[in-house]
Amino acid sequence: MSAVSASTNRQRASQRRRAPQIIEAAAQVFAERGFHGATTQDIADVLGIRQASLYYYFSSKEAALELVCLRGVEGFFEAAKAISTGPGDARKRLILLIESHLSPLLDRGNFIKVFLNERQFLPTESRRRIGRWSRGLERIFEDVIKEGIAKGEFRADLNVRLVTLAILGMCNAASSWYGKENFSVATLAAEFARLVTDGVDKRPAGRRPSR
Amino acid sequence: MSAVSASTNRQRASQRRRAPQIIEAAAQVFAERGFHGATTQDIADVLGIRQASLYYYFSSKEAALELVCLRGVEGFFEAAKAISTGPGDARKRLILLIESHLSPLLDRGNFIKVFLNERQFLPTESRRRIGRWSRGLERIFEDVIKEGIAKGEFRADLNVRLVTLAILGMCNAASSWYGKENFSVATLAAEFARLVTDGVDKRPAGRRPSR
DNA sequence: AATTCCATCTATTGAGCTATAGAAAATGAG
DNA sequence: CTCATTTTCTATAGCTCAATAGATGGAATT
Repeated sequence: MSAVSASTNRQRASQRRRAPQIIEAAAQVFAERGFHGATTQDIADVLGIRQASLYYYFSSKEAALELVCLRGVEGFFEAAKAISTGPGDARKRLILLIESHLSPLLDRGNFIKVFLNERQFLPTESRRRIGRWSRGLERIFEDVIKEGIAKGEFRADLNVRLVTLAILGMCNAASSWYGKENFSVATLAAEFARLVTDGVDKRPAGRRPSR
Repeated sequence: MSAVSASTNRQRASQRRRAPQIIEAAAQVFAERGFHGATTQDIADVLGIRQASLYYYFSSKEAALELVCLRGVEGFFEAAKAISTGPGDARKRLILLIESHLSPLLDRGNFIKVFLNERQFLPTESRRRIGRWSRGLERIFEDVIKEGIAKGEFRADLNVRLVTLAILGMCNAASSWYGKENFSVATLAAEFARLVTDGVDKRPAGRRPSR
């Protein structure tokens, strides 16, 4: 390997030292003000450095958005896939899917918020890539719901697509108020899962399917 | 009445002639690109007029956002209030609340989308006003749910606040995909209402409370 | 026909923003 | 302590955009 590429490698490694903080600041600012409402100056202010210094870490504001969105989605698909192909009946797996979809709110709230609200402003190619990713995740939910219907665990008259969109909408909305409301992710996940499986209606005791 | 105020009245009346189209165009553009991503030039292009001509109809871009948001929320509260104080058991009224919350998607989708996603960029005062309005609407849902619990229609272990946020999140999310997905508002409302009351779980026939 | 009013236009100002160039400071290895 | 490399800085170019000022032409009013 030539001296040039050795130097390049070293450079990348050191950039990575502070890079996480930079992206975190970008996530925070994009989450608060939106991509177009945020300025690179705002990001620099959070870090206590000069606006132009940011360009040592990313080549454009759009590139920063891309990095934030990538961390926003990272892991979701893999975790969901593992659950959907894992053990348990469809009902149990749907509950796990909901919990797993909510849990990253805890430590990556800003990234997820930015992904949900600002991904539309990504450059065409990465927007498409993330679109495909997103449809893949929906597909996982749909498949588990279909299986639940086929096995007689879920109502046969469910509209699979609509139920999926309802569940994801419900979960994703949490990113907008989680932190303002006083709920732990665990409480949130438990309540949402129970709502999805059982609904709000009370029904005679001892008549629910065993869990 | 003086000549001056007669003239003022006439002016206002004529402004109103085209004003609805102007606001509609603003709603469309804000919905597509977001408030900060949209330019006044974009709005003018939709209307086929010059950018500066818009300022005959509103005094600033922010003022345009305010007009769009106002039309976005208009009617929601009144309709919900009427339902919550109207006839029927809590269950029936909750279903009506969901339907009523979804139905404006049909003819005011862009306004609602802008209200949901861009209201954070309103000037302080109107943002606060809309915040109070919003909490009022949540309160209506919460009260109906509480009543349902008190009367034994709903599960006693419901977390009222979380269930409210879940329902509203689910409904509001529809604004982002309604139009891309092939569902009528009626189908949507029926499926969402059923999901909220009954959940996805199948349970033995003939054991559900009568409706 | 003259006058007033409405709606839109042209032209422009001034502010704010992204991104680049190149200098300077900090870091760290030998 | 020296030198190479990494990181941050200053300065600014170049662009886009919201908003204002004042002109214009057509419609309505008298």
